[in-house]
Amino acid sequence: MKNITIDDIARVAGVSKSTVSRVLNGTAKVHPDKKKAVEEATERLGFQPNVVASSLARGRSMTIGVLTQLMGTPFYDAISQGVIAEFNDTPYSPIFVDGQWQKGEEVDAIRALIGRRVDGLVLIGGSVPSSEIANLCSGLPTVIVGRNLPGHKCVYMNNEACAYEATKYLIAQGHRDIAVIRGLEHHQDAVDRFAGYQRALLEAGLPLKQELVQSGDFSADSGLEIVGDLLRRNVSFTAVLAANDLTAMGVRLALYRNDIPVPEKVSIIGFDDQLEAAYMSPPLTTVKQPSRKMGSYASQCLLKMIDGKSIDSICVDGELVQRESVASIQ
Amino acid sequence: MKNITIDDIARVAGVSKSTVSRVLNGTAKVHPDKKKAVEEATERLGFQPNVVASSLARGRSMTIGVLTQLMGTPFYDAISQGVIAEFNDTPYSPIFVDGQWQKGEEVDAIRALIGRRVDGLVLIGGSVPSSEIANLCSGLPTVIVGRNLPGHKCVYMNNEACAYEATKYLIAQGHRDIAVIRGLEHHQDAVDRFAGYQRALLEAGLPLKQELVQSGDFSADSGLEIVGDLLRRNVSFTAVLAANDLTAMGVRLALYRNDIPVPEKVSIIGFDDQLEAAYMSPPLTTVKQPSRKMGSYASQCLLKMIDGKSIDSICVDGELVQRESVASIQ
DNA sequence: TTGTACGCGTTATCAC
DNA sequence: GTGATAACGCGTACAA
Repeated sequence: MKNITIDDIARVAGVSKSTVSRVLNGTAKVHPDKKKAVEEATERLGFQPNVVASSLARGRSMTIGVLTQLMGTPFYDAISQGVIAEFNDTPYSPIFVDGQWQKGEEVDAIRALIGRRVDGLVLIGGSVPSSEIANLCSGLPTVIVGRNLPGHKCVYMNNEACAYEATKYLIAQGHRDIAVIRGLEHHQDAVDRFAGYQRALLEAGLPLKQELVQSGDFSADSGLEIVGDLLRRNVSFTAVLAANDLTAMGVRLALYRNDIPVPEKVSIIGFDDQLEAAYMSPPLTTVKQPSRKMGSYASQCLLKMIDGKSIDSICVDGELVQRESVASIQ
Repeated sequence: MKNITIDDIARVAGVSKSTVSRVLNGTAKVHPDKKKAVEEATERLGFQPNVVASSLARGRSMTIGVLTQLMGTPFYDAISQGVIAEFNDTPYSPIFVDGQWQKGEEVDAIRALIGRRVDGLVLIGGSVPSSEIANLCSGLPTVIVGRNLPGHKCVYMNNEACAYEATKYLIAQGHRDIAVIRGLEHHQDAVDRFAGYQRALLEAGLPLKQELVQSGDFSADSGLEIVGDLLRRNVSFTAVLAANDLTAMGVRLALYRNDIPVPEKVSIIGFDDQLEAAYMSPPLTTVKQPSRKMGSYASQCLLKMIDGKSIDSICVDGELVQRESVASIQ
């Protein structure tokens, strides 16, 4: 049960391999009769062109390498979904490797991708320094999503501005003691968001109270723990700006456990607007990150780069989605 | 800036390509000196073997085709994550295409994968009939996840039994009017779960009330709509068995909107145990589907099949995770 | 328009 | 142990 090849088609159709190749790829005009003969043979024998051989011959693998971070947060997962969806009706197929958010793993993963001669690279998050990426991927069309690295093509969100807006909104509602739960220590998104929080406070002439800034890790558990702890220590606050929706859910649960009504006593704002946010009780006010769309954008950019077009980095705007987890106080 | 090849290494190391290939793959004994020379040259020139060429020569692409269903439910996404993770430290890389849960798309996607000469196939969910899969994938190691198709190697959950247990549990808590929100009409999981629900009712001598069986689509919105509607029509029920966690969230929100306390007045049970379930208010009692693990299992099975070992289908057990969304009544 | 012949980078089969 | 050399299946100058 040998795999049938272009030669078989050629023989059956009574033409040369070149001609078969031509009708298959539409690379040149061929006589209608021969074209038809080839198509019939292709159909009849159920011929599937060998992409591997084609890749080798053309020097293009029609494959896109995607570096993911399986850290279990919906944000990165959604980006991956966007990437898959976007390549679905192109001749390219994405191939996935996981960097586990660890520099060493990431570098190995990228190397493996390059070994597979991918035609482009989508780097989702990650912690490889800019210079190393430049080094590793030189000459290879590369787009980075969820991270803004000057000198590279990136699709990222304006985290600082979003956190600023969110905090400002809370302040406008009369909140003065706004707890903030930061994400992972060196995660750039976390750093940027905290900066936005600070800026809003500063602008409003509010003091930055150290007991209100807590560091988490983007998990629901961190929200649960931290707020539980704050409550136990009787730290007073009327609102919390969570690292992301997951953390916000943890926060909400901690409040539920302590019979503190949301938003009457404490308001919550999350980050992401993942699917579940709109269905929390109460529905969560959050900063929407168009994560899936970011994956699509990145893929589109990459396709353009591969086509030789020049593109710019894209900064997508987050958007404060006002639902019901924030109340105004006096 | 030509790509360097095995020939370059051979030249630099002063040996033949064959020898280079041998040390690279460890296919045969090579004199230590030459071996070292090759390794040094490889290192110095930063040589990355061309996997495409290797694939063509060996007839094995070291690539696994994965058919996904981007329907936006966490269950399928989690399976994908499991697959990616599992292949991460194998020489294989998964390549993804989306079937969009539509027969035509799925068939095309599988064809594309075969064209890429994948060494194996992981089919996540999907709606292609069994016979067609057999036809399409004959001779190609294939594992199906999230669906039980007799005659194929599958990794699936015992949905009927789980729904039965969940319903039985509700009945044991004194519930008599248990609303059920089914998933998509022809979705096998939905069908099986409903069967389990029916069996439990039957066994307890409870009548199947038509106004309590509703069909949804696995979305949160369907839960919201349906329960809202039930309430409006004054249908009485004390518990609802939701199609999945997402639907359960919608249910919970509908109840929240109508000031009906959970679980005091109405109990809820979901399906999946996705990340967010444990952080709902109250934490959701649900049937845990080890989705990510299912992705891992499927990948492991596939690897074994590729190695020529024979394997059996795996039926993983769901598990009722009792949290706080169910109360007993009298 | 069509066919011939060679190249793509490796692996595998031989002899040596 | 080692090195030529022929596959692997397809694209593509080049010539016809």
